[in-house]
Amino acid sequence: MTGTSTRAAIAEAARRQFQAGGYAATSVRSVAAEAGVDAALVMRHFGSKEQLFIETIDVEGAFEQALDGPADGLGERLVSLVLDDRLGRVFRTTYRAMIRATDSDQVRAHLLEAMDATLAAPLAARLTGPDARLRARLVAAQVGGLLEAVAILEDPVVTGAPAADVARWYGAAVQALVDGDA
Amino acid sequence: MTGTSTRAAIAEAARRQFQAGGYAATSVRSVAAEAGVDAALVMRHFGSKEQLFIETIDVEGAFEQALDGPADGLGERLVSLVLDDRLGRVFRTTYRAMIRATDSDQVRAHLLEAMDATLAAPLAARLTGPDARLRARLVAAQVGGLLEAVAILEDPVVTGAPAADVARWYGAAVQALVDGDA
DNA sequence: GTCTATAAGGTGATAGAC
DNA sequence: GTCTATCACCTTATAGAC
Repeated sequence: MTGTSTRAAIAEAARRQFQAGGYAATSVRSVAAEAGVDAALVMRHFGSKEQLFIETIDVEGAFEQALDGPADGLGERLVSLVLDDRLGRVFRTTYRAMIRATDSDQVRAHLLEAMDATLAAPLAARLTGPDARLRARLVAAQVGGLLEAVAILEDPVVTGAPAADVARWYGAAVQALVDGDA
Repeated sequence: MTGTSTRAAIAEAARRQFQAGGYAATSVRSVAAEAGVDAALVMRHFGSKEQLFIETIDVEGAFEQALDGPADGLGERLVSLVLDDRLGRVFRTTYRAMIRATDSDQVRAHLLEAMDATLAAPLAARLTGPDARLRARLVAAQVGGLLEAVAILEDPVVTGAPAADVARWYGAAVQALVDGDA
């Protein structure tokens, strides 16, 4: 096994286990075992479990699809994307793993930056009216709240409701911030 | 030291440490040390660290103050309460500790029920129009998203903005779900 | 680069004596 | 109720063979 493929095998096993079981439940040993290498190699390649997590987990480009298109209906598109069985699935498990690992300041900073880069910053550039930057971050907070409800707390009222209903109600609330209604 | 006062001393030390440092960073041994007892006693009294957390941490009555009063302006009152330096402080640290500990199914269920009992259920009883129960839970999701932004991710744009601005913008978005605008 | 072996220090939890 | 001793496990890290 060459160097890069060993590193890739570790990263792949880590990504899978972090998404499936979260940060705390995933051990360096179990990642090494799945990758077919020794635990010491994981440390050698990534330095620490924390760094392995940060370099492995990512949400890049998650919202591109919803951000494309007109400002009208953007709120509903964002909500629908998050709820979509197929498109939102990896993002939901990834977000859950990251939030639960925010005990670590590095993970917290990484998640904050990821949400900014993939959602708040591109959105802020599109918003008109006062406090565009703040409003974009508050939209990100709303999206985070929805992710929390469906992926972390698994609220049965929300997950059990028709996605179209959730998209209509929550989408309208998101749209209020997009439009700048206050 | 008698039985009940020992239990109370353990609970008090646990509550303080869980709020200050979160679930993972708090050890049964450190709680026992602060309470002036042996670590085994903590297990004897509470059964597990998980159970100690659940029985110790609580958010009861956190939103009563905002839920009182007219439906008009309720969104803004909720947001202001969460952001208030004094009134929202314990709730923010408690919520943060709980969210980060939702790896545990017991903690997850406890937090879900706490948010329902203190916010979603009393709110649902007041809402008029269709999907009242769902809308109340989505309001809870929005509040959770704001808590996440200020207490977990510590978004500098949100925490650095004037509380009145955040209350106006985010409050209006919450109010959209309270009023049933869709 | 790769791997084996091992160490230090911490964790939750349990058994059993007093 | 209280405490001592102990278990099995974890992460981080290092030394050294190949």
